[in-house]
Amino acid sequence: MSVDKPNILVVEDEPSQLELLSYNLAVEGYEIFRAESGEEALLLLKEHSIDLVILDWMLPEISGLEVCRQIRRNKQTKDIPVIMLTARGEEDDKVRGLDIGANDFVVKPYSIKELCARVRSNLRIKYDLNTSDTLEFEGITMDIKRHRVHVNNNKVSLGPIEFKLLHTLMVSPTKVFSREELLDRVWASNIDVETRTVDVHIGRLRKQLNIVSDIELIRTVRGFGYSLDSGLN
Amino acid sequence: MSVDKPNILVVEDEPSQLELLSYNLAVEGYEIFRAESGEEALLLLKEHSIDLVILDWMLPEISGLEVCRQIRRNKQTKDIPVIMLTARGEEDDKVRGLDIGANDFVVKPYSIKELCARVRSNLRIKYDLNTSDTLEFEGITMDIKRHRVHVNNNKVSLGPIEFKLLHTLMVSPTKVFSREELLDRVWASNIDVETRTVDVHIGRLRKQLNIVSDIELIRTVRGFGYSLDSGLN
DNA sequence: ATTCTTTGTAACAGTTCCGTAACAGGCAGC
DNA sequence: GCTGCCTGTTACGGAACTGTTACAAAGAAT
Repeated sequence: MSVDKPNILVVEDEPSQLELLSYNLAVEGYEIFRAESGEEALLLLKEHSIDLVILDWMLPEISGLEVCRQIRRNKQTKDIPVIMLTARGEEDDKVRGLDIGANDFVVKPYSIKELCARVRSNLRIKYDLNTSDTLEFEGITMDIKRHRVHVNNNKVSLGPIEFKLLHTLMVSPTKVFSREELLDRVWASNIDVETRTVDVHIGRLRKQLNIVSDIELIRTVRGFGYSLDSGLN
Repeated sequence: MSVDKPNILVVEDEPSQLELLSYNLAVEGYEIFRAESGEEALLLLKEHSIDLVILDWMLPEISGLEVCRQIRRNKQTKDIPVIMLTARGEEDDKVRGLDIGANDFVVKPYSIKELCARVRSNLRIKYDLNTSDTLEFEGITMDIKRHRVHVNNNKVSLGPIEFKLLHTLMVSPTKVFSREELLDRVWASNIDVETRTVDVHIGRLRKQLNIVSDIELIRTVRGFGYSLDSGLN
């Protein structure tokens, strides 16, 4: 699986269309593979790890429908999202397509914007399911997707900044962060904030954590900054 | 649960008949709703998602014929199969009934066996298409193909956007969706929509859900977005 | 102990964010 | 036409959050 740049296979027999699509998707930051026929598509699917397929309904020789069916039949490729492009929005086609296992439909003529939105959302569904991000440290559990924090199994409710702050600390627990560093990471764009503000937020975060834990979980390193560290080691 | 079990509404003013029918159909594995008058029937049709109606021809005040006409007139109920019960097999009645849109006729006195067969065949027409995809979470049941949502077995009626919105949330329950993400997934084609519009639709969805549930099912994560989450875990 | 520096925190004044009512346009059905 | 339903936008009030400050408390250095 490609981690940073998703690989998209575009299957379209009309060269100008293929070019247009490829270009626009490449701009969005995807790695594009092109195929002008069903055979070519199936070959590329075998040789590369494709994350998503955009498939024209009308293709010479092997139809888009058939390509989709083959993708679904193969164990290696059966979970790849397929977006089909159809010339007209014939309900009949749509039903057949969805039966075969196409994930989504885009009717020509379509806007690039729309197609990109579909691509994004279909990619995300896959990534979401596989990514169950949780961070843990000394009794603190942070579930990023669900945006929840527990300490010793007690729920802690944090405001946006507190959440980001704790997240930053938890990514490198035991590391000592200077106030400047925390400003960079948590506040990012807004650099016009006093360094003392960090102290205040650390205080607020501590207060929330202390409601459910009597151990001091955030350590002050005088003259340097803060770190997530109960001081047990 | 009344989602996989087809819901049948029996309309019959004679209590003993009503009881007999209800009992025999319940034995066959249907969920039965009873009405002794036309008004009652129409009310139940609004409040529950009925899959089939058994309708006595002779009813006080509103006749069976009229009830049938009303069912056909309403967009929400127009595809529900209606089986009419008539006292004598008067050709005239039958013709009028079929004109109005009754799907089938059973002449009194009838055998339970015969009626059950008719019920089965009339249900099959609709049901065969539906190998019912359903999503569930914390009392919410969503039947995707039939476009139905129940909360604690109470029907909830949602507009198209509300439905998609809830669907999106239910695919990854407890996950926090940003407004942009929801726009991508729910609106897809129409990206030029204000992010605040999401809030309004979340509000509308909440209102519908709250009619039948006093628990807040959609959580607001300030500064981030929304998630399906009753907050019970 | 005294002084100076650094940190904790309460309090206040914005500011931002969210829920919702109200309104207007679109569209389907009658 | 009218009517009713659905949708997108806006505006406003209230709630939650944030940044700053001032002062108290704690450590270091002398």
